[in-house]
Amino acid sequence: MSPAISPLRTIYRTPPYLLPESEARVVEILRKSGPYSRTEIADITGYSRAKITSVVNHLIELQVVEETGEGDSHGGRRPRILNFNAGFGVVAGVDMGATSLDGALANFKGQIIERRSVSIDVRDGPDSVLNCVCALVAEMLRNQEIAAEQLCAVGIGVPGPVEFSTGLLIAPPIMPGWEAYPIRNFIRGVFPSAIVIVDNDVNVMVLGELRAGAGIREENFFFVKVGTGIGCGIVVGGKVYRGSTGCAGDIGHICVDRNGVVCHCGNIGCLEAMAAGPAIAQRAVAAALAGGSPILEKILKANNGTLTAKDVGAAGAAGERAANEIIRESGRMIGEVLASLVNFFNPSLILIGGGVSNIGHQFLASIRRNVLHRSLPLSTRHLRIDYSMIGADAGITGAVYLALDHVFAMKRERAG
Amino acid sequence: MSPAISPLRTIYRTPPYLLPESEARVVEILRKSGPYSRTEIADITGYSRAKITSVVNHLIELQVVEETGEGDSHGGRRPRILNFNAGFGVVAGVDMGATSLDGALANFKGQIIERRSVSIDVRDGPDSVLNCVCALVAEMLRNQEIAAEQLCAVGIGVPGPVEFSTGLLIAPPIMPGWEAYPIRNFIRGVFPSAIVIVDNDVNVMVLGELRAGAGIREENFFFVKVGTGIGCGIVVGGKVYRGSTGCAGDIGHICVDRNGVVCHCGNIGCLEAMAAGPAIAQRAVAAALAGGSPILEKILKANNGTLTAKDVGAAGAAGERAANEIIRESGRMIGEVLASLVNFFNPSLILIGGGVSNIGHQFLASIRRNVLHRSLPLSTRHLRIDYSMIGADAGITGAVYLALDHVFAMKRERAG
DNA sequence: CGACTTGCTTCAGATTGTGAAGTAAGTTTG
DNA sequence: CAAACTTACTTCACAATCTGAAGCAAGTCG
Repeated sequence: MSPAISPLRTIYRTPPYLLPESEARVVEILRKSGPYSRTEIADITGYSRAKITSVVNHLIELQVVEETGEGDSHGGRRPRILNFNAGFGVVAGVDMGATSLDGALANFKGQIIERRSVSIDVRDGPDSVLNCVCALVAEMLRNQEIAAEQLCAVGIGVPGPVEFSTGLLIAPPIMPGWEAYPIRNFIRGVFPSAIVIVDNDVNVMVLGELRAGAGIREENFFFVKVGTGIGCGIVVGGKVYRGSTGCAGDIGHICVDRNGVVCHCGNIGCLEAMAAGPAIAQRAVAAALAGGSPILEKILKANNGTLTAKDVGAAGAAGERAANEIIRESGRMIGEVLASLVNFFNPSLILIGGGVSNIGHQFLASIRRNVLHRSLPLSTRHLRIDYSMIGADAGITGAVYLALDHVFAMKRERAG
Repeated sequence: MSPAISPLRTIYRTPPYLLPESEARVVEILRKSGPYSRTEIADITGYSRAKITSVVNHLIELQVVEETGEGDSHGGRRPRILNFNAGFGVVAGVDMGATSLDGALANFKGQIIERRSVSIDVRDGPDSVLNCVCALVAEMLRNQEIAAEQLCAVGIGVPGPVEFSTGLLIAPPIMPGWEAYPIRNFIRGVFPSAIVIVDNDVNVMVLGELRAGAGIREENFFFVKVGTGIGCGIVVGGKVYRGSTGCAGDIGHICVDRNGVVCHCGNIGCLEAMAAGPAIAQRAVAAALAGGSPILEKILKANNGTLTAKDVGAAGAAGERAANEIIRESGRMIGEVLASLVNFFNPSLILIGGGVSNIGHQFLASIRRNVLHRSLPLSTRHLRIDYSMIGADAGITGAVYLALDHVFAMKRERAG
């Protein structure tokens, strides 16, 4: 059953819905940090209670905001609790990997109401993959019996460098044929009522942590994704930082060993080539062939001579020393790089995520030990290093918030 | 002769002078990016021409802004050029080093009208040194025949970590006795009409470059100071970035060689211990004693067995191979660290400054070569690496702008 | 010279936001 | 338990802020 079309939708055919500054600020506050009373909003914004009353009442009229009961008294009249109207519409978030597509449908509070994954190959090119994206979203809408016109926004994280303002990929190493492909137009062709926002996958993941994970109250932190490659999403001042040409956070090609192995980028001893999934797997094969690890040797034989980082994790969990040594070694190299970045950037939090990150507790322990050992005490005194709070969901969660963040905008924003 | 007291000074006894948002924005624009006509200001701010007319006229009445002649016609009436009133008052900027104090007096456009240096020793403690600071400023005011009451603000850069909001030093390694010393109150005791802003020396230097040097049009860049230590000031989004606990940019203790020398911080192979002034000098002594460099050997004998980085620069300029090798080696290590930071941070510019930086062109060349070799092409495509534009003046220039930036503030700024 | 362009000003009135007073609904206290 | 307080919200007259339209000023262009 498709929900009734709300007043705003009848005024503006399609997002972004433009609101006056005061209303946009109230919406943002309610949207991002949960329910408040009118008085609380007045205190947060600095507006008078009178102004907030009128703003809130108008937002209620527009059905953007709802009154959901009363809170506890603090010695006087009970506050009336205001909530962002989760049912105002739906957004979709899509996390594109090299071989898979994870999608989610969420309400306007970012709560995921449906999810779905399919296998793809990005090398099939944009037409094929984007058709899958649209089919994925369409199927989720069908399952939830939501009309396509109720879809307000689609956020997409892609595994390559993105020029954020245009949503175009620039020289993506693992996505041949995607260079400057008009992803937005493609999706809008299928879902005309939705705006489309594209960003790099780690930027999307760090946004997920910023909004719904461990980064909620953090100003400056980063999210390190360890998988086939190693990338990093950065938050500065509560906002995702993309660098001057949009490729900030590419820590996978920082050199950790001048005498290391050759990386696919052409350089020698890149972190990615030394410590990511394939490197771990390769070292595990060597250890198995050398007879250092009976368990890995067994798996190796069962799998036609190949191993994965996951296998190393399993062997490590079983107590195999060689496997744990490989895990610690990977953590050591990542930790050393992160130590440098801690000295430079002085974050309050580092989150570790990605497929390889749950290879065993030795991994995080090794990262922590090396960061703390190698950074200045002043910069690590209040530094937390943890696994991603939302783990495998960071991608779709971030994509959902990426979409949500662009549904409402400020009318007549002044030039900077 | 002391200039006449302006209307604003009679309203507010002391800065910050609070202006309504519209006026504060116009002041900031005129102050930071030079003269504009009323129409240009309207275009930049997004305000209507009508509004700008009334705002500007009020600012002229307050003597904050001046009309200075007419510009060229663009096919119609000539624009009337508006300038920030440089003569509104004066500010002082002080760059505190371990052994010296550099001060400047500047008008309200940041133009330096007097400068002066004295030798000090920060280890004498805050009372002694801050007396020198006040004497320095007082003497400059006397020389220019400016009454002390005309001094609106004092900006100070200090060689230690500063909690910016309070202006207090936190665990400064080379400034014993300065921990949490109330620098602001001390200075205000002598100059009651002035506000006092304290920041870390590299933050001040990068601010100098941001406002009056190579960083004027840059959004994201950093300034690397190579001297006795190695530090780094960071600009993100056109603002100085200080990190979550205020110690961002401490790149001197990033590890460059696991088998390197022991640093005074206790770690091994810190960039500072391997590539800064003392390390260069030490390597030069070794080269001289080994007989690899006749020139250095000669200077060594003349100087009672000691050498400085400057001597190495001189020997290198004379073509001595061993000296140039030392210079290149230092540049290599700095370049490797910067390459990592480029991959992470994706800046559009890196500025190299500090006493050791003008040791010879080999130094910058070596840094450049190593950064470009070690970073991804996408992140270096638009990256410039240059010497500081304002060189030895970066400190006092930055301190002047630090002061200026706090003279005017916005009235009733809304809570974030 | 007249038509057009750019730069600035004036002013009525729309828009936005406030403070003070009042209503509503609870807790605390004598 | 009623009076006194506290917190939460609303109403409304009015203040502050900003704009659009109209017009003046002073130049260029054909």
